[in-house]
Amino acid sequence: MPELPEVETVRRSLIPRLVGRRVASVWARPIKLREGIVPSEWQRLVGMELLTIERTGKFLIARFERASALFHLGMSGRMTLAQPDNELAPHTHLRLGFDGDLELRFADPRRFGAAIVRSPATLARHRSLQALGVDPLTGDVEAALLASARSRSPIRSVLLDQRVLAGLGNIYANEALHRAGIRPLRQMRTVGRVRLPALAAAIRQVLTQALEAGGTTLRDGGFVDASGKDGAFAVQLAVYGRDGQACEECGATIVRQMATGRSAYFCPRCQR
DNA sequence: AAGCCAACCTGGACGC
DNA sequence: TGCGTCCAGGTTGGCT
Repeated sequence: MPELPEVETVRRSLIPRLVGRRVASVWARPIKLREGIVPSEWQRLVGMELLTIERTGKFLIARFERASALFHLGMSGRMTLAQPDNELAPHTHLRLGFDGDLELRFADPRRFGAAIVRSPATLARHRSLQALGVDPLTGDVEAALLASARSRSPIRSVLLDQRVLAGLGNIYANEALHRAGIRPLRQMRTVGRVRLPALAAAIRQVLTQALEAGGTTLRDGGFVDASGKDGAFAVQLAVYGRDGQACEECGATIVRQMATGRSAYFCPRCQR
């Protein structure tokens, strides 16, 4: 579900309603996610004030007074705000009750997500955070691409590699490559270095526009922000999920091709 | 040692 | 209606 624009949308919708509030209660299921939920970790948060919520790549970090919580939404994770007596969505694994009768809920049907609590120092040393590359909203995308210019992998795989750029997923990698006129499965090293600045610009542009639209919701049950609202960017997708349809740029038929276990979408005429 | 690929899960869409 | 198959927005560990 969530790539950078969706995670950032969640962050922005949580902050105004949660920051400055204190944790009043914790309800946590000891369930195995990518990193399992350990209820006793979460109980430590009771009484602590939420100071900030940060994002790096697709991770959210909620900073409390003496502990930090790391969230990853995997493919199907949702973080929503609710009243304590509201009906519980299926696969809700964690509920943080805040003062003011507001509850943060984490649900994740496919269980590829993560939700852990650590001391700030320990969390900073966490494996998955250490390995992260440049955040495309704040870092130098062009430099990150140039540093990977000699890779023998398909260029889409490079864009999906969180050690290079932290935040792109399959939707926006395909969309950025369409905007830049580059085929997703083409070897990175065969793409001329002169084309990389345009690709960097396309990446920043598509992420920024998706964020302005509140992210991409592909179908019912997909991504929602903290209030349960859908993202509006799906109508602006040029290639993702549009195989068989005409390219808006040139009219050629958009192709879907399976590679590295995931669908690549591209226009065979405007992408080379 | 870089680069594939299966594995981890559940659910929805589709075909018969 | 029901059952089987395929596919899904991500990451990682193990293999070559």
